[in-house]
Amino acid sequence: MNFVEELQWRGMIHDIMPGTEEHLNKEMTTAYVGIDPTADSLHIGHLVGVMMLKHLQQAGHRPVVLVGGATGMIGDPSMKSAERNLLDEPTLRHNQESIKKQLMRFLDFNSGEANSAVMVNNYDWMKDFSFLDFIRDVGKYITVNYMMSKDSVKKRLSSESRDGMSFTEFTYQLVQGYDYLHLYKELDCKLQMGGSDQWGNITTGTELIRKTVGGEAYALVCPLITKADGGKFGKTESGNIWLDAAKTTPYQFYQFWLNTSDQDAEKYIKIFTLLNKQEIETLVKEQVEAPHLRPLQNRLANEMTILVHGQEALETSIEASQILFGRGSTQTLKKMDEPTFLSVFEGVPIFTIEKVALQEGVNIVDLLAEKSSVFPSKGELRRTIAGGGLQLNKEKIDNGDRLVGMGDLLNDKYLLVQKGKKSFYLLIAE
RNA sequence: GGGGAGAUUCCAGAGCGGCCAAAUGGGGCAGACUGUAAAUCUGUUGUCUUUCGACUUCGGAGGUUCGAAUCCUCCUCUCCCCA
Repeated sequence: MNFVEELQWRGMIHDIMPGTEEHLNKEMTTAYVGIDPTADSLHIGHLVGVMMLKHLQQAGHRPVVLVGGATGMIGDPSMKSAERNLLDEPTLRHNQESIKKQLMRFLDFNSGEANSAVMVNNYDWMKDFSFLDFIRDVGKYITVNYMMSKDSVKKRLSSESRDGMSFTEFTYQLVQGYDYLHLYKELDCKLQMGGSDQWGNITTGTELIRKTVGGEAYALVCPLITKADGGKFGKTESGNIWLDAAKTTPYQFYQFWLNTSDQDAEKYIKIFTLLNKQEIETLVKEQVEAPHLRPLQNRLANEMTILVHGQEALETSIEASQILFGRGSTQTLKKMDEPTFLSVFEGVPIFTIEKVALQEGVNIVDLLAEKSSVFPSKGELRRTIAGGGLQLNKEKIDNGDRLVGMGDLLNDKYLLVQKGKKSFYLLIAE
């Protein structure tokens, strides 16, 4: 199975330029994906592009990761409906380093082979490019008419858009197009990949290559990852799902994948894991036969957690999940020794309170909304209690007057607060 | 430079000077049902208060008025059209 076929059955091809597959079959091809260094960690939205590069490398081609130091300073109009904040250079450099470390879990940068992965930063060649040089050497080849016909631009110029588009943003596709030209010349890069929203930007690049050096370059984009319910992929109420354990704990990461809806699970497992076609088909069959066991979600969560955080983190996450969602009760919680307890609740938001306050017993509303900030307001807490959504140490609280005292402490130190089904908070009395 | 439209709560978007903490939809949160899924139904969604109620909010600053999201003045910002 070649690279294109591989992506095909995984549902990772949205659009591909004619001739791309032929070229890939003909020779080892260098291809790149751009990543914006807007943060010092990748989030799971980035993984689609990363997985494309992974498959590419496995097929014997050379992956290039382009960190958009320059383009990240501009902001891609197709990404957002509004103008973006600009980043400064030290931040960009720091972010690039962190991102590379994460990418090394996926791509081989030091294989010594011809298809060893490469990372470049377009800031390096854009920073000294003068405005005059740019408009003469690049701008000259592309007409404004062509640029305006791109969807990303049209959308922003239409009257539905609430904001205008700055010249800076308008220029974005030219800068990205020039990146492609630069890599074409320097690294013999003949393929650019990305999300389908990048199609317009990528084709500006191929157009530029054709017009300036008469070269042939290709494009391949994957569909935008969506959720069946129309929500945005990779977001939870607390924001992005990051690869960095400090931003998103392994437990939360694991839970994210486990919570995937049935409709999405098959799609995600194809895109994000390296399981082969047969393995996935088997899992799908199991899912149909025993949907309550959720074989797809379980496998997906396992694979992803191992890939990003390692085996040990996976085991802790599973253990924590079983205690929190399984038949955990006040008794099981009390029986746990402290190290186990702490490892299970690693990553759960922690609040500290004064132990003294508990000696006389304290009203639960005051405890959670005043003595600690588990809840932002008393009103919200009362509503949650009234709706039966609050548990203390796995025991339902149905009265806002409930007094919490020393006897409620687990291991003489902890209180486990649960809001709804999935949100846990840990109180430490000191 | 000229003309027009606009800024309301998480978002979108209503809002005769009092009945406006502000319609409606979306989103969020919670409950029921379930499989930590989806769909559906219910509740809730400024702060404080057990209740009554009190207080702070409608771009900013002033003003008119017994009373302002609503009227007036100035300012800031945004969009559109013409030149």
